Amino acid sequence: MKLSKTFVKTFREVGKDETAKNAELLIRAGYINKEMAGVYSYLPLGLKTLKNIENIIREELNKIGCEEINLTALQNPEPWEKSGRWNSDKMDIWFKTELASGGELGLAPTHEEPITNLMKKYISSYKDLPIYAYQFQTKFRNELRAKSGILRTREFLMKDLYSFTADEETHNEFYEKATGAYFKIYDRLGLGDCTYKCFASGGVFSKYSHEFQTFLPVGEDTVYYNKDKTVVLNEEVLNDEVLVDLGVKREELEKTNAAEVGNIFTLKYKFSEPLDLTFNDKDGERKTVYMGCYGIGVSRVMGVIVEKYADEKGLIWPENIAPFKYYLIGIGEEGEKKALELYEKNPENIILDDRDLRPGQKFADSELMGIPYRVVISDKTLAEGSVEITERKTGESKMIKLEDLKVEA
RNA sequence: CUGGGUGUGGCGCAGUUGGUAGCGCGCAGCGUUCGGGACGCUGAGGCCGCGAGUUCGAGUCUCGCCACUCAGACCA
Repeated sequence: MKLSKTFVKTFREVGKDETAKNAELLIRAGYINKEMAGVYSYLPLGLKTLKNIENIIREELNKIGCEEINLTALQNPEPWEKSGRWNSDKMDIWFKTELASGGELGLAPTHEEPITNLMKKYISSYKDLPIYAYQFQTKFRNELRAKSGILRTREFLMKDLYSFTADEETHNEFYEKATGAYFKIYDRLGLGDCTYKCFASGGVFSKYSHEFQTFLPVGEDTVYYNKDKTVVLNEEVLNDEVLVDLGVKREELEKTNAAEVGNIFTLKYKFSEPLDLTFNDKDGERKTVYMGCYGIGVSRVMGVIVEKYADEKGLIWPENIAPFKYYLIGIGEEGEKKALELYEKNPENIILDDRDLRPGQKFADSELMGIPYRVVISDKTLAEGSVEITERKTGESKMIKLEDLKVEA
């Protein structure tokens, strides 16, 4: 990407209204724009970062046999009426609207009902099972208060996966696989060292669900953990019965703030029963499909990564998800020429700062944008046939020979 | 939803006792600069959140609404 050609700009300041570090930096660096409370647009850099996160999730889910689909945001009330969740008393975050012709419809806050309904058409025999389907979808939730930048918004990107199995055993096996995939995902996203599987409320249909909680001061959740962090539980399930279940004592638990970056849920027959999702088993018996669901808030994860890594100069992206790997600056006539040559070898991986600005501003922007490596080519470095490469994370610089810099993917 | 704060050029802000709307950044032009957000000159850009009211006159006073924001409550 050539900075002279993109419409994106950086800003030196942002209103004092925006107090969340993630939103402040992402706005200043030109990754996102705030449209209204809890509603953010993604600009070229932000979108690219989001897609990188999405791809990591996609790869890991595909590895465990999941299929990607894309359901609709507009919702027919019918299946929701069957599960009882169309009623705003039960689901108070609905955005509901009307068809011009008169009927009601809603903007999906989640997708259990529509996918269960969809599967009725494709599941009729045990031979059709198991099915593991997921999507990346915009969810709409009419939160009373949006806050913490992109950590809690009214419109957000979520990966939601649903499992359909013939029995509990198959489900449990998959549940473990999904857990493993989640840990790999968080590792690759750079959150592996501070993200834990956490016991949470299972709602009315199972004793527990699991959340993946990233320990973080700005996290909205409060979690308790034992010394070696083998047991982590959400404050909402902290009671004597649970402590016995998990084999821990209240005194040995520490407390911390955490951000929920994923959850996995055993749904059992919660949705398949009211929606009548059944199959014929081997023995000819009609049985109800066993279900699970597995979510990751993709845009929230992006915010969590910002919160974890950013410093006073700006964003810092792990290499895996950075929108570009190199931020290239040519100084002086010869430096600019060489920089352009280098850029053309792999524009997909490089931001070329070819704007007519002084070097200081370019350095500052490279840091604000959080690009992992800054490469400077100038008369000075060219005198010895080198470039200067600076790592954003550590701030360390070194000179390397021009021919040793491999910008190809 | 309850309680506080804030709405003024693209962004960040100031605006005294009511009297023709300002600053910084950014933007355009010219010149000097050019390895850490340079400088000089010139210039463009405003329904002062919206609606009523008081007044000869309202960014400023009164009332209502809306939005943003912080804290709380809420958040399978």
